[in-house]
Amino acid sequence: MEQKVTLDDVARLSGVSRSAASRALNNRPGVRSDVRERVNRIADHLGFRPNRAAKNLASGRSSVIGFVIPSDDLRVDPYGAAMTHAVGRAASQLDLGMMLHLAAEEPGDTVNHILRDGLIDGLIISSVAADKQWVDELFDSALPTVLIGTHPTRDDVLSVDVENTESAAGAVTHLFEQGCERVGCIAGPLDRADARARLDGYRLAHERAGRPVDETLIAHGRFSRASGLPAGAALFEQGVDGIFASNDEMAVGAILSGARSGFRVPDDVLVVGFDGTAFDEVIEPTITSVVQPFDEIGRSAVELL
Amino acid sequence: MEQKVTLDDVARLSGVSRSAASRALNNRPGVRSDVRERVNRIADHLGFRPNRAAKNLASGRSSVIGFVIPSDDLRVDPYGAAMTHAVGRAASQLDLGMMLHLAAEEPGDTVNHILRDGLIDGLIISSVAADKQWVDELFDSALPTVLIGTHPTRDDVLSVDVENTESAAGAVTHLFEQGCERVGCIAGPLDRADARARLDGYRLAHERAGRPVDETLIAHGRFSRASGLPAGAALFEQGVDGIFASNDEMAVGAILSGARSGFRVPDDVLVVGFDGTAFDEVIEPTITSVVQPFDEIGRSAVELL
DNA sequence: CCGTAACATGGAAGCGTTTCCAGTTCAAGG
DNA sequence: CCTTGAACTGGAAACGCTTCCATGTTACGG
Repeated sequence: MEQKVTLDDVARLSGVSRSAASRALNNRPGVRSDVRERVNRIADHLGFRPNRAAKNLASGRSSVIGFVIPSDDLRVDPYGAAMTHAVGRAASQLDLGMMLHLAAEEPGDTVNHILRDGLIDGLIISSVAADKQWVDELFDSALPTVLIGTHPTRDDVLSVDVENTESAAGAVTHLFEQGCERVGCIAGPLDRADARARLDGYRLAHERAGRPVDETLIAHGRFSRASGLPAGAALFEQGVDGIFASNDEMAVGAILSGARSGFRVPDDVLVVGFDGTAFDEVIEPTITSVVQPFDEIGRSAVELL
Repeated sequence: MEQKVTLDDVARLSGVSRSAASRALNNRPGVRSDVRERVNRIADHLGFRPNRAAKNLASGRSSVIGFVIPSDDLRVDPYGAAMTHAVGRAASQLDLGMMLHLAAEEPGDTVNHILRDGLIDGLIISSVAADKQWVDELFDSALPTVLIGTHPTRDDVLSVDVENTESAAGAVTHLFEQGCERVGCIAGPLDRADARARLDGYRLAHERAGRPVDETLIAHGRFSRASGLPAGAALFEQGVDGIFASNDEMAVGAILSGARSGFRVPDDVLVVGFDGTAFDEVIEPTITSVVQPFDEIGRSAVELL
C-alpha cells in the first residue's frame, strides 16, 4: 500500500477517468468542483504520489533545476555553501528540486554529459572563473541557463550579480573614515572578474580620497581562509592599520595570522571583509563585512529560469 | 539536431530494432559484438542522449540519490559543505546524480513530500540532531537510507560515523602532552550525539591523565563560528592555556575572540579543533585539528546504498 | 546431413502520466 | 420544447525507453 498507488487507482475509486483525475489533481480547468474535491480527497486518502518519471516523460518538464558550482568553491569558501543554500531554498520554495553538480577541473565531458541528460529544466551556474570552456558550452546548449556572477567576456548571458566595485570602494572608504591611514588589501585570484572588480574598488576609494595607492600594500590570496594567512602576515609586516579583504574567509585568515603575533583586532588593525559569511549572526565588530544578499540572488536566479 | 535524437533514430540508422539498440547501448548481453559497436558508433555520431525520464519510467531506477542536510548545517558550518561536497563527488564517480534537499525546521511534510516522489533511488542523511521525526519517517519509508553520523536512539539504521569520543580524547591528550595545564573545552550543542561524544572524549582524556575536570572550563557553543566567540572569551577569562573546540569553526571563533584582547595563538594558548575544515591546506600550527575523512565517509555512504 | 541447444533478433507490451479530441451533459435563450 | 454553445467527461494516443517472449539464425556433435 505504500508504493503502488497509481493515478488509475485514484481514478477508478473516484469513479472518473484518468484524464479527469489528472486534471483534478493538477488544478487544471475542466472538472466540476465537487468532482475535483472528491478526487483530491480520495487521492490523499490513498496516499497517492504521482510518479515523477512518468510525469516528466509525459509533460516534458521535470521541475528540477541544476546548480553547478566549482568543486573547490563549495569546499573551501562558505560563499559557495551560502550560495548553494540560497539557491536550494529558493528552488524548494518554488516547489522545484535541485540537482547539485560539482564542476571538476577536467574538461567538459563529464559535466556536459551529466547536465544534458534531460532530467533538468534549467541550470544555474555559480560564479566561476567563467571563462572555462564548459561554461560556454552550457550557455550554448538548449537549456535555459543563468549565471551568478559576471561573465568575463560575454554579455549575452543571463546573470545576476552584485556591485562589486562600488561595494568594495565603500568598504575601503569606511576604513578611511574610521581614521585608518594605511589600508592594505587582500585581493582574490585575479582571473576572476569579481576579484578584479573588488580590487578596482580598493583603488577607486583611494582615488576618491585623493590618496595614492601603495602597491606594496596589496597582497594576494585565493579566496580561501588559508591563503589569507600569509597575505595577512605580509600586510601586518608592512604596518597597516586597516585591511580590506576581498572576502570574509581571507579576512578571517588574516586575523588568525595576526593572532600569532598578538595583533589586536580591532584595536590595532581594522578589518573589513566581503560576503557576510564570517558569522551567521551579528557580532561585535571584529570583522565588518559587505554582505551579499544571498537569498535574493538565489531567488532572482531561479525566477529568471 | 540537438534535442530530438531518440533511440528509434539510432536503431533505424543502425538497421536494427529498438530492443537491440537498447541492449547494445547498455552493455547488455544478446547482441553480436559488431552490431553493438556499430550501434554505439552511430549513437554518438548522432549525439544521442537517452532521455532519463523515459529510462526511469521504464526501468524503475533513476540513478539519482538524495542528500538531506539541515539547512543550517550547510550554511553555517563548513563541515556541512565538506560533507555535501564529498557525497556529491562520490556520487558522480559512481555515475549517479545527486539531489540536494535542505531540511528546514518545519515538520516533515515538506521534506517527506519532496523525498518520496519517486525520483530517487536512495537517500543519504547527514548528521543531524537525528531525533527529528522526519528522520525516522524516512528510515521507515521504502527508500534505502543511510545516515552519516549517529542515530541517538535507533541501531537498526545503516550509518557511517567516525570515532568521536576517542578522537576527541586524543586531541585533548595531545594538549596535555604539549604541556598545557588548564585545558578548556568548547562543547557543541548537546542535543547532538556527536557533540556529546566529543565532550565525553574531553572528560575521558582527563580521567586517563588522572586530572580532575574543572567544570568551569567547559563552555558551550552551537558549532557555528559566531558561537565560538563568546565561548572562547569565557575561557580566556578563566585563564586557560589550551582549548579543545568540538569543531574547527568554534576554534576559529575562539581565536578571533582572543585577537580582540591580544591573546597569542599558539604562544599563549594552544588550540585544537575537530573536523579539519579550518584550512584547505597545511598551515603552520595555528589550529591543530582532528580531520575527518570526508571523502571516505561520502564514498562509504554512497556505496552502502 | 539432421536435430538441437545456444544465441541473436525484432515485435509488442508495458511503465504512469499528460493531453488532444470527440462525444456528452446541461442550462439558458428562443 | 428545441436549439446552441459552454462546460465537463472519457477514450486513446503519445512520451522514449526497457524487457519479455516468440521467432530466426548459427554452429555444433552425433
